[in-house]
Amino acid sequence: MEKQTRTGGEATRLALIEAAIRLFGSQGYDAVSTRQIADAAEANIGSIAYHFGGKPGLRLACAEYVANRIATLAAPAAVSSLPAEPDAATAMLEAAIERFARFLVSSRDAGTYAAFLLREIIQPGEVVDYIYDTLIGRAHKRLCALFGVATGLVPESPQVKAAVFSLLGQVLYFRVARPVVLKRMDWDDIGETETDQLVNVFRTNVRGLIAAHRKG
Amino acid sequence: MEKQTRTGGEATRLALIEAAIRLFGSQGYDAVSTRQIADAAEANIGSIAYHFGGKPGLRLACAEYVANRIATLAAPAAVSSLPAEPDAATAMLEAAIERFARFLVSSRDAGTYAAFLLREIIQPGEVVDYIYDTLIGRAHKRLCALFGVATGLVPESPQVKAAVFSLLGQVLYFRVARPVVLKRMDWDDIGETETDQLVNVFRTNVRGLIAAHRKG
DNA sequence: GTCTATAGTCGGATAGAC
DNA sequence: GTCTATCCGACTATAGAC
Repeated sequence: MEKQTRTGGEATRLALIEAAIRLFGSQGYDAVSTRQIADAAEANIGSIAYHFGGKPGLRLACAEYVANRIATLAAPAAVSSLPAEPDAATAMLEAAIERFARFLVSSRDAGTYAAFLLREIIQPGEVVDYIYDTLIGRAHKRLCALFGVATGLVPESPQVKAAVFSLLGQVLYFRVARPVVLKRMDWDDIGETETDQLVNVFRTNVRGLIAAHRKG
Repeated sequence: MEKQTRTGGEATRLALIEAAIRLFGSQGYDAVSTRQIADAAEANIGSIAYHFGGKPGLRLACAEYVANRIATLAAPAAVSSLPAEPDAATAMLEAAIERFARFLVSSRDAGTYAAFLLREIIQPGEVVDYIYDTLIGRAHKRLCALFGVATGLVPESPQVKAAVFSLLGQVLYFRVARPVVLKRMDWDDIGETETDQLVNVFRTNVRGLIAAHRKG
């Protein structure tokens, strides 16, 4: 892969991917036309065929791009080693959920990426496989390990796996059903204040879940 | 509205709606063609224009149908009055979440309806407004009331609203991200056994959340 | 109410000039 | 690598026979 990030082909390639992620995320793959994408990227229609072979190729390129971006942003979290003490594990889980929540709910880029990923995750496909292998699977496994230490349960047991999905799911909900949440909360937007409120609830939830599942 | 549920127009009308819900839910509104729907309903293409004016009209009719069906199915739950004791409220919350989970995860019809609703909820639109007003808003409010009794918190406070969304969100996750869950759990499907396992986790989660949020 | 034929639109892909 | 012109296919919607 030759590098020429500034000018020429690579620039329009990126512009196309970023425009496509935004449009696919907000309207869905089928609802977006290649012309729309080219316009938004200020590129030519032909360039999509040139760079990606066609619309499906562009979709895959978007998935790779998003997966890499998120992996990069989330990388620091994956490095640290597993603690031995339940309290330490609980604290790390809380912190992880907070990071996830802040990333998902308030970061602007993340909103775009999340919308794109969500659309893909809803139904099976090769994009989902790719994302699962590079992102979700690993992250979930690591959180299960933490949950195992925190509760004394077997990390790879169905119970732990499901509980961890519950923790992630509640956070995701506020992104998926954002319109509904805003309406019910009487919020115009989820800004700093609102995010802090939500994070507090999530943290309490994490502690509650761990306590409820704890062995003995 | 004239009734002739057995034969003629009303029958094909229903067939069209039911086929459309299934297809819209699994593939998305834009990805489905009116021909596909007509074929699946064993009806003629022209009948869509006749009964609903066009594809958008059919979409709205689907939303109304789903909202009414779910409202009917969930009606028994909404009748009972508010308990005074925290323990009773907790038990009712647990039961409500279990009902919701069984409905959402295992019931076949619900799976279809849920998939359709999810697609609509992701992005704002008049369908979402309708569904919020007839379904989600009321149900959420009632659950908040129960949560308030169970914890001693103010039912309409942001904290309670968010906590209740968390409870619902975790359940919804297993529907939204079903492909991911199946992969990670190493399940082929979410049958009776699997649903029971999940319900147990949800029940534990409810108790944990209430305990963690409880005042004093 | 049902069905067919057709008009009109739009989208993806391609070929080829630059 | 970029851009234009164009083809082909698929779709929705409409009009009208039955």
